[in-house]
Amino acid sequence: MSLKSAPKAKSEPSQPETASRPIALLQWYDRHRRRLPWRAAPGEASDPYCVWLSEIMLQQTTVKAVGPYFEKFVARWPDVTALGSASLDDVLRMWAGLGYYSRARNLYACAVAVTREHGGSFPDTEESLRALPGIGPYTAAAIAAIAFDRHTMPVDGNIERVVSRLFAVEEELPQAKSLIQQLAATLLANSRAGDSAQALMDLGASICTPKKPACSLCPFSADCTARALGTQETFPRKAPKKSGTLRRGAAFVVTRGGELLVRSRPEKGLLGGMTEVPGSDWLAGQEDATAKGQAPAMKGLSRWQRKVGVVTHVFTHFPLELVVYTAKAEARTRAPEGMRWVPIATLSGEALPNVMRKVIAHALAPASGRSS
DNA sequence: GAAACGTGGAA
DNA sequence: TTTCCAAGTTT
Repeated sequence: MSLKSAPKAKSEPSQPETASRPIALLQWYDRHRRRLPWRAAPGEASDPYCVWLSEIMLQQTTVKAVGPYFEKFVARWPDVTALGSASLDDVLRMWAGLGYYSRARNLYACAVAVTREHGGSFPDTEESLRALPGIGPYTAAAIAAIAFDRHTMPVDGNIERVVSRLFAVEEELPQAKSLIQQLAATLLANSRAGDSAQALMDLGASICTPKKPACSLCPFSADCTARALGTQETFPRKAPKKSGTLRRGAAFVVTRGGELLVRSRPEKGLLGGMTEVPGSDWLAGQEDATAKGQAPAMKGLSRWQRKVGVVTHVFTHFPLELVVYTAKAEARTRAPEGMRWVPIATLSGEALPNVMRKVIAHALAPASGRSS
């Protein structure tokens, strides 16, 4: 640790000691840091692979959701080279359920690039990291700071919140990003850049929360402009986001004994490359009849049974409502072009996004009602 | 710069 | 129930 000796505390007026913020932050961190599966123990060196893998998984995703996925990945692929030698399908299957599936493709592409172009070791500068797939400005800075102790401050949603409150930044996001970046950099200690960043993230996650921040426990409590104003919860400023129009569609669940008819979605776009049951387009204002018209044309099929109720799912940019039709296929019925049969028993290992798991659960459940 | 891109949990 | 959001990146 390179903490300076405590500032002479004598009869200083209680003016914030700006220069000591990074020190106060690290002191708080040393007492209150979270234990996380991907985090090195105090004094231990970080594993760049673990740092990278966790950072990718944590993009727009909660610590709680990431935990099991991180453990699964590390157990199966202990290092970048192992991951780079896997198949994309295996990676997508392991990622299924975590969301934002382009991350899984980029994760794999990045592992391949590190393996083949960097000899299996992550590059250690922000710029070279930034050039890798799936690594943007935040993640490049985070890896550089946490794994390689580079003097840089990554700015994520937590840090935006802490900093915008500490300095009462009135400008709205995302326009305020540049200003917040500059202000956040003033909180970097001369050494321990990675700890400075993680300290700010922990502070944002556990103390300086979006709602009801625990200001009394904050190392910056006496120093925080928003807190002094009593306006903590109003930061960061941002424009309200719009919800998106409801889209409707139909899903077709065809079984052949203990097997289910599935196909893969196009590699680009929503749920790219993931497995799905055949279905109609998902369109705003679409009628059920229109959607049903897009059922797969197959011989040897029973009548379509419309399941009572609908499956609803909410994506980031639109809500979706799916009606579900089921049908049974005779033994040895061929799967239509581009589709395949998979055993229902092995569905848990498929690259099925959660919306499709809902559809299948709804279709296979005894007649009842809705599903959410 | 705006829009696309998943999911589940908390208030 | 509804709204907001969680360690952002890509196009």
